[in-house]
Amino acid sequence: MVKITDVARHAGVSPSTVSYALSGKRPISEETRQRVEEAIRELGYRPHAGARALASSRSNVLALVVPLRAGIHVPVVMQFAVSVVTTARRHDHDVLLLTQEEGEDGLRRVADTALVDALIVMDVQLHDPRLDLLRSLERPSVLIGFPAEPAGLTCVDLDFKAAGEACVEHLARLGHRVVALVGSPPEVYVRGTAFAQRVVQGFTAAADRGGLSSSVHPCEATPAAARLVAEQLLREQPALTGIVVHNEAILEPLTDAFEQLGLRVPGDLSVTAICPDEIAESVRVPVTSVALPSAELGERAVQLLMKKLDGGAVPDATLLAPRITERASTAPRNT
Amino acid sequence: MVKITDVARHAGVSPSTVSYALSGKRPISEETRQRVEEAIRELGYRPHAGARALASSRSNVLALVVPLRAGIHVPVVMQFAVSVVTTARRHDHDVLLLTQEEGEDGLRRVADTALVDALIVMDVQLHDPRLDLLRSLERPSVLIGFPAEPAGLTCVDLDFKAAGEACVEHLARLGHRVVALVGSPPEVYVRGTAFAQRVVQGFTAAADRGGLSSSVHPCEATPAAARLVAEQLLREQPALTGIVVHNEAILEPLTDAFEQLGLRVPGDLSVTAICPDEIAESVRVPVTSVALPSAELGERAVQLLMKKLDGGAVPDATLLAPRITERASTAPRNT
DNA sequence: GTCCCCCGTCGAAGCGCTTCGACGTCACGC
DNA sequence: GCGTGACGTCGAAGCGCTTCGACGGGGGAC
Repeated sequence: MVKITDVARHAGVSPSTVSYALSGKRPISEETRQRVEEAIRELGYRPHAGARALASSRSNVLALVVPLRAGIHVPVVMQFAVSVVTTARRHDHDVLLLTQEEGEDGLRRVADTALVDALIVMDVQLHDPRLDLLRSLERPSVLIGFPAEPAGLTCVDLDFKAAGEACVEHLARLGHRVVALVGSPPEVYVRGTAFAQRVVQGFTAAADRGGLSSSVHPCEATPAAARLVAEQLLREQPALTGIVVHNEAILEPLTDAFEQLGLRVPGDLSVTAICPDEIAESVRVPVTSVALPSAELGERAVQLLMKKLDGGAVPDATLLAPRITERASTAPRNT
Repeated sequence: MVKITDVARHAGVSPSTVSYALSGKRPISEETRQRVEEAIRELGYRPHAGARALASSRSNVLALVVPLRAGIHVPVVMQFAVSVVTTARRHDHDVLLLTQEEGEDGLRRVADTALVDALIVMDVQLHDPRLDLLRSLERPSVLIGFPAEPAGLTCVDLDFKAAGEACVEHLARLGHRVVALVGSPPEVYVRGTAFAQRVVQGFTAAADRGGLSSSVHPCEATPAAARLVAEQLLREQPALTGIVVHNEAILEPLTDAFEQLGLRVPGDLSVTAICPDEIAESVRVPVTSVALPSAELGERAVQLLMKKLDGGAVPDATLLAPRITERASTAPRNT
């Protein structure tokens, strides 16, 4: 193995000079730097990661904790992970993969052994048992999602309120005046899952602002429940022409139900959704949707972490602007 | 930070004794071990990963290179990755995530800097540019998939020949006598992609062995092509009652085509496939299939790597036995 | 001309751990 | 009763890198 002393000898300088030439932490003359770089190239030198970590107390590795729960949309996770790795590499860092399964012990382990410099935790729950640990850890972390009590933590997520607004505004722009939100199962709202409620807030606010008539309908994640909601909507709001779905599982069943009830999508009814693109694209009538911007999320998470590692201050909350993708399920109102 | 000397002092022994108590590389009296363990617990000691890596030239980290190519089925990759992480943890190792994108430089980097002890490379191509590099690296590696020239490498994959056989045998057991294989696009066979050809071998061998009449039909990954193949099959082999599909993209279109041509699945025609479970389950008529056993693949890959790291000898090729899952698409022959 | 300071470089001291050789002790064999 | 291991422990020497303090030399300020 070729080490820094070899490079130093070959370049006719001291090891510390090689180190400084590499890190740029002290001024090195242009000429010396050249010689060092050439020596490095000729010898094929690669600094030993462990030695570096030991001496500098920086491993240049980030931990990424991915969820395993059922119901998590795998492509979204993967996209996020790839984005994290790619962005981390641009900042000269690597990524250690941890599973949710490892839990708090896993976080503590990689943090305390100095295996990683910082952590990214996906799929944060409202009352996540890991929150206290993350707060107490001496290493910076970024959470994807918002817990109930985010104080002292750095969180990143889609701006679900704006997402709700974006869907309504899209429908309003197409001339729709009566809209409904078909949401997540009731227990999700009862649990107080922040993001579901924020969609409702955005939906309602935008409808009010635009003078639309609106209503909100939680819905179980079953085709039967979707059918019931569809029937109820037609009965109670015959003038309904636009809906927002925030419940991936019933996207297709709900559309089917409406069509069976005689409404064509998008002829009679325009449908928008908040769901992963894969789902929006794979249903029978591809649906205009706001997706979780996983790639951007990953990038931002890493950027925030880098700033924290540099000792910089970062906002506690980062909300990403929704981006709506128009597909076949929305059309101007049929006048 | 609490270090090994703190533990040593607290336990009234020397640092080396603590180290040996931890690693078990030298005999330590039961009593001393107890004292050391207690000291560790009381002080909350965690060995510094970098220091350990430097002193022992073992980082206890594995690199996992995941593919990004389009056409790769994401859930399979994710399942594999999770399995690798889980298994690695059981062997006291962590996993560093690399993307295909990093290419050869990435492999060289993590290997040469001693960031990782060994590598797992997914989605190996027939003439993968990384092969020579992996062969020349001083660190062990395991490939998922088989390249054209696997000499000097350790490869793991599904036994595709046995998978082809399993499908035929399943159909034979149900009484089917005339079967067809609808395979991958022609260019896949021309390119000599080993696994596609091995499916054909297994399919043909099992059919011959069982006295079935059989035929093989490459097929483009488009609904139109599927339709053509279906028509051709019906025309040329009216007695056909069983098919094996090795082409994820046309699973649904092909079934649709047959039904439109008047054949019911599984009433008139039994369908088996070699494809990820997610796909087999998500088509209209869930299809009896052999899946890529990603979890098992990940586990085996790690086990092989561990053996190599211990200096053990491992087989060049490891083929995993196929497991067929019966679903709604197969039934006894309609006599 | 002198003083000061900055630039560029060096030497040495660790970073926290593993591992090698050494050493004392004890039990056993002959 | 003494040699011979095996056992259990210790001390010290690194592993390869970063970083701190120091130092010589040159340029600017006065």
